[in-house]
Amino acid sequence: MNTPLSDPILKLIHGYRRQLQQATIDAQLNLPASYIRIFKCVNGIEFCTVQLISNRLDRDKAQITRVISELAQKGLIKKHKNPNDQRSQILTLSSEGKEVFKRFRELELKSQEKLAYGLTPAEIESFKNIAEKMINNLNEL
Amino acid sequence: MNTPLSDPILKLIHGYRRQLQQATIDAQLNLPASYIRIFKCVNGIEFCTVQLISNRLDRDKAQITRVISELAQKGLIKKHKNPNDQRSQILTLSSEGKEVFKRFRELELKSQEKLAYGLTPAEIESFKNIAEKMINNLNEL
DNA sequence: GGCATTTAGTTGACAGTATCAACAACACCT
DNA sequence: AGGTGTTGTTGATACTGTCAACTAAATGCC
Repeated sequence: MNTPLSDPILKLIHGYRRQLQQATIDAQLNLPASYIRIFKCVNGIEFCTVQLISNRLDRDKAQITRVISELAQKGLIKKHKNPNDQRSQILTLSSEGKEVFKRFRELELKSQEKLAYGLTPAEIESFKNIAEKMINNLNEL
Repeated sequence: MNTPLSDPILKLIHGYRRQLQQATIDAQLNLPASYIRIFKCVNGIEFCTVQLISNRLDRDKAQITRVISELAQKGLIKKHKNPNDQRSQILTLSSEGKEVFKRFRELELKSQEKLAYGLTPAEIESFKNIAEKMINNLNEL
């Protein structure tokens, strides 16, 4: 209670980002490590749109648009017309995009293994639960 | 184990940063929220230098230099000659700097209270311990 | 149908953060 | 004295986060 909570959190994210970033560099995956969350959304959300990603990740849609455009330009993501709404576009991974995503996920898994080394499944579960509670606190209060 | 660990961590940091950022804006403390860690170092490290902060926070010394210069220019930090080494400078908080740091810390505490709302001390302790282990994993492996 | 309001996506601008390379001044060691 | 390493600094560049303004289309109301 008296020792700060923020320092470990900040250190953790800082270290984790660097770890994943380094892994993508080592793997010559020429993309920022953060893009994996975008891939996850496009892969996992049915009839995915920029807006849905923005909601899911709680990030500015302007930024999402730029990332999506870049990935579309690289041929990793395809934009499809949405028959129900001429404004929006349905996003999907191209076959190449799926391939990249697969490699991305392997790097992420490796990073997580490193992160969780020596921890029991119960500890990991507990950590995730507490983190979720904290996230909810931030969103709700 | 099968569910990802990275998402809660990324969400958590994202939310926490925003929370602290918003608090500093509300308090009209015209500084980026991240600067509090710099203040902590200058306040807490005896005979503090740019290099020591860089080591402590594991951040690029170029960036630290820029932040310190900005804070010195605002009169919050003072640079003193180091009699033992003409290259380096001993950093201290000015009285105004101490005042700002005090306000900063209050904002941080409030943010942490919000974060930890509804969690038991044991949970918080456990969370910190696990986070520390993860940080060590990243640094050592 | 016509019109105000919302919404989806885009673009521009700008602050903040991270990283790397190069450099001058100084310290250290032999 | 001279080679080597260190401290702080600057420049360059990429990534991240946020806000404002704008378009085109959808929606709701009259």
